[in-house]
Amino acid sequence: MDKQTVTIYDVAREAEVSMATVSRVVNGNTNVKPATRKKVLDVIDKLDYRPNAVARGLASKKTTTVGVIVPDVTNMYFSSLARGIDDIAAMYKYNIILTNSDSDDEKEVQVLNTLLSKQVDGIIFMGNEITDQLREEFKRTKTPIVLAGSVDDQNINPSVNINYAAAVQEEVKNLIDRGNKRVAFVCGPLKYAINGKYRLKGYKQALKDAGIPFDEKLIFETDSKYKTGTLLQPALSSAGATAAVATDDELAAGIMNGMTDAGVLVPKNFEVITSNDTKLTEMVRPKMSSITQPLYDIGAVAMRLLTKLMNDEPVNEKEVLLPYGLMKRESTK
Amino acid sequence: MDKQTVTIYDVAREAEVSMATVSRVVNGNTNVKPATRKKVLDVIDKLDYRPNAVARGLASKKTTTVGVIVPDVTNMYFSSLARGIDDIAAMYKYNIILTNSDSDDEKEVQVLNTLLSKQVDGIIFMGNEITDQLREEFKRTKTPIVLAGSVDDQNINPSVNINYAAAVQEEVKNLIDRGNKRVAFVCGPLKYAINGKYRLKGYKQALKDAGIPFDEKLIFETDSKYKTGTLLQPALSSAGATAAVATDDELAAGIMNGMTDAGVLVPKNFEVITSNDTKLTEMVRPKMSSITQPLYDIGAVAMRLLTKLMNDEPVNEKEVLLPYGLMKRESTK
DNA sequence: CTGAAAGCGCTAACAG
DNA sequence: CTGTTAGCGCTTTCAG
Repeated sequence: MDKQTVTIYDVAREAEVSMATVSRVVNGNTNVKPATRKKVLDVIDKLDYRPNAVARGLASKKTTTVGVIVPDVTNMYFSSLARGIDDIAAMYKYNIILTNSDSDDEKEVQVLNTLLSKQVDGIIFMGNEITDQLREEFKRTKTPIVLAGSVDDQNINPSVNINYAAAVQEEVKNLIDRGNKRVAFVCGPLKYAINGKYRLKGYKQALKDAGIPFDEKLIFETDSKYKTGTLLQPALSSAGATAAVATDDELAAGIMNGMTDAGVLVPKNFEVITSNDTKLTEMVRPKMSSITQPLYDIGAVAMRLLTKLMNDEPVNEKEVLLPYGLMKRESTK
Repeated sequence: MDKQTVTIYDVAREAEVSMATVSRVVNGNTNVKPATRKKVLDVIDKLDYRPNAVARGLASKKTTTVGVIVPDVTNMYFSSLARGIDDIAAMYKYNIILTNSDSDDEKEVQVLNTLLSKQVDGIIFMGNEITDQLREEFKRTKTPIVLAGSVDDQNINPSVNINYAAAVQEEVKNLIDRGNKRVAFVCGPLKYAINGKYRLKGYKQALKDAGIPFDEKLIFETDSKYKTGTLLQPALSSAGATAAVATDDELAAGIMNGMTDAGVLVPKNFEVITSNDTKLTEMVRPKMSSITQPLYDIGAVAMRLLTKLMNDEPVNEKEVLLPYGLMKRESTK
């Protein structure tokens, strides 16, 4: 299967120079006389020569491709991050190998290893949980790995996130300030640090600050799916909740629709606020109030950080926290 | 930057065999005595040897990675396809290099070339339009390329789609049968064959079958964006449309919300039906009726087709049309 | 069933 | 400014 027949050797011969010279002009090395450069360029054009990146990768030990591990591209939160990553990657002439892990621990380590075997220059990991095994794998390799929109409670790898705890704390505080005594916390699996450790912490802190006792019954641990949200109304109502903060937009949309369908008016009788500010927040009715996260930027900054790491450039911040905000729309009073 | 230090040579020496033998066990070649196989495997495990896929790619001329070109992963239509592609790719041990083209002609050919230079074994292209230049590039390479959810009116490359014309025709017919005399066709750019050629054809045919004259004023050419949809109500209303078929779910959601916000009841006073059946259709209110497309499957089938092409296996169908359906939800009567 | 040897196409010293 | 020469790590005949 001769995908490509013309090699650097062909153009060298045709241009009557050495392959080293061809290599130099291809790589933009300045130490080439303009005349020979032109000659080589002409031959390259004439022969339609296209450098073989695989050979180049083998010789130079750089592939200009980075691996991206993501739970599911189909989820707008992650696809937004992925878009930011790819754009910056393209800007720096990298390509992305994108793999879906379904947050499956085994798949994650397996995929990490195939990425490593493909000699990617770096990896961006998005995932809900860094298991011990995964953390070990991370440590074993010298290939730089940065986490995007994903927290590791042991903070070993560089990462870019927002301050989830503070964001949740702030939104819960607002809810309480508006008179909600019973605010539900509807989240994804609590075993994920981002939920169980950070967001929940913010939730509890807000309660504490307001002198409201924590009530286990108001914590709803889910799978973050839209469908699940739609089914929550009975439980939420019987728990006496008058508001909910959800950790995922689809989940929040489900909650809201479930409420509305059951005749509970949002936000009049039940307020809901979500966490990711994907474009879904604008499409549902009422529009959802949300913590705003610079999703695209989280990906972009993570990729930018990775480029520095890959070039052994100094980085001043290994744990960057991007600013978040609170966007009031129609699902809160 | 020694990403990896242990090579096939190391394990060969340590296991006291030749590197050819190591290569054989790594590649599952059966011509190896069980005893030596075990010995080699043990050493591999002990040394934590991981084959270098780049070297392997150079030697074997196969990279087990395929390129995927997509307008924007952030769009649920495409991310759904991408997910199908990646799943099947993983099943066949391929990885995906994912690139966003923004439907930019130049970017598309440029990205195609970098993919080719990276020696991908195959490419899946998703895009709204195959320009002449792109078509030329497609022809020039021996690397198999299949189109997923994308039509080329010259049908040169293998592709997997649904019958867009028939689907639109059917949904417009239904709308007409329910008494709508003036059905708007709200689409993305008409220069894209999928819109201007296929879907519009179906629209016109339905009109013709019903003896309704075609009216230019009912064609709304847009950029397929949600926002654009929200702004369409005045134009739609003044054109006397009582229903609309939209070629994109986000666009349709925009139209619907725009109508609702203007006090036009959907579906009572205005019916809308969309085309992609992404999960968004279930999240908005009223839920959107839609042509159903097996999005995931389109990607999956395209990838499966590509695997056959990459292995020079015979394929009986180069242009596969997957079944579509019509899902009645709440935005139509 | 196993080994020797010749590349795959390119980069990177090292000379000159 | 340019050429020579080793490899990069692995697959793949070809022998035996």
